[in-house]
Amino acid sequence: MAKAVQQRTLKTRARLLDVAQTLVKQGGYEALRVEEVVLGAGVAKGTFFAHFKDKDALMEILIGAELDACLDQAAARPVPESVDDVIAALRPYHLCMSAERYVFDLVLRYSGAAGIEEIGPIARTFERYVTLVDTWMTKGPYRTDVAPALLAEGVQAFAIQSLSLQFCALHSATAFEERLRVYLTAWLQPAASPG
Amino acid sequence: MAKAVQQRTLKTRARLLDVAQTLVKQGGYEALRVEEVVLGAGVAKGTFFAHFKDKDALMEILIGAELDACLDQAAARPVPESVDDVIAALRPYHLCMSAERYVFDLVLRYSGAAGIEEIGPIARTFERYVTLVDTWMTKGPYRTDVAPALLAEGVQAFAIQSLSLQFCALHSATAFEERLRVYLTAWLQPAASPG
DNA sequence: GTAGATAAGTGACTGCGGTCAATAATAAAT
DNA sequence: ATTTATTATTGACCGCAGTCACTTATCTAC
Repeated sequence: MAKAVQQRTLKTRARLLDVAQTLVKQGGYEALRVEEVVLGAGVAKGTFFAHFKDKDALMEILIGAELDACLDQAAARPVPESVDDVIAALRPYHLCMSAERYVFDLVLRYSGAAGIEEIGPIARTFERYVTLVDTWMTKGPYRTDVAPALLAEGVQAFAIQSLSLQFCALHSATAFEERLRVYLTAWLQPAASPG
Repeated sequence: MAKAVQQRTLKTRARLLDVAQTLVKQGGYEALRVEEVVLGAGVAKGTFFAHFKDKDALMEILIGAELDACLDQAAARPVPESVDDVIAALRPYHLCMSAERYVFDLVLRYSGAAGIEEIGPIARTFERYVTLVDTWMTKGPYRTDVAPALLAEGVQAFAIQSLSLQFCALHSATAFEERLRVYLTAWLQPAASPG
């Protein structure tokens, strides 16, 4: 049978990704047009969709890579030992995620996998986020009555909640972190007064 | 000066909403086309956009009304006295919100207000959700070390997290509620073991 | 080399949301 | 009733994502 994937394919795909990345750097994600990408890469429109299922698939790859780099940063730091440290370690990730309204919406849409077979780049970073926070949870002044993995999922849930509310009214980034701090303190360090 | 709003306007708007609702009942939200709505209402396409900022604005109204009805149901019940009761009371709301993938994404996108001036119908139901749960939090076997309003916001955050994960793999609705139960038990009834 | 098979690329076309300058309907003023 | 100002409606048009029947390049077999 014929060779499954040709050299040409990889070149074209790389060129498309490269052009897209450049355009995003210039004008942001929201302003990206498929037409501009194929123009810059010197291919026809149909070629784009032979390489990526749709525009969102390309976005997922670009944004997923950025988010992954943020997790690399977070993982490179010493294990955070307080709620504030956790927030600080995750700051790049949260900033990246909410840099553009368009990006935030897209990330949320793809944070759960699109399908069963297809777990995309963004969903993968979400998993990695939880895994990373999970490892932190065993080594800090946090509650021990529930599994660290559960705590980690809660951290993610509260981060999203805080970011959503940030977009609501005219709240600044500091408002986001202050809100998250309140949530995480209550979640990770309950003061032990059952009703 | 001329009368601000004409009779005609109300009629047209009502007709548009009516047709849209009927079409949604038939084919769901995702399949709704503006062109079909205006055809059914007997107006031109431009008229639609004179009445609604964009297609999403109409969706917000329709979905917001549905969600509001669910909160009416929840509010009509006796105050839930356990985590399971809370989940049961909120079941219609959560079901409605996740009935269609398209709806879930749209609800998330508009759950925080779109702008400062414009707090839409969906964002309003989110506020009402928190307010309602807030009132429940003071009358149950829940932790008292943090404000009930904060607990309520957490309930919402965990509900969204659970729903997001539900869409991920092939998880059923019962999986969603089981997951939410674990979250809420940990959130509302911490077993008091600080690290 | 040549023929046949498969993979890669093409670009005119479609679907659909959204726009806008022009037109019609309505209400208020005379 | 006629003019005038304002509001409502129109539909041709645009932007842009995504499609598909067709062409072109690349590989394998002989």
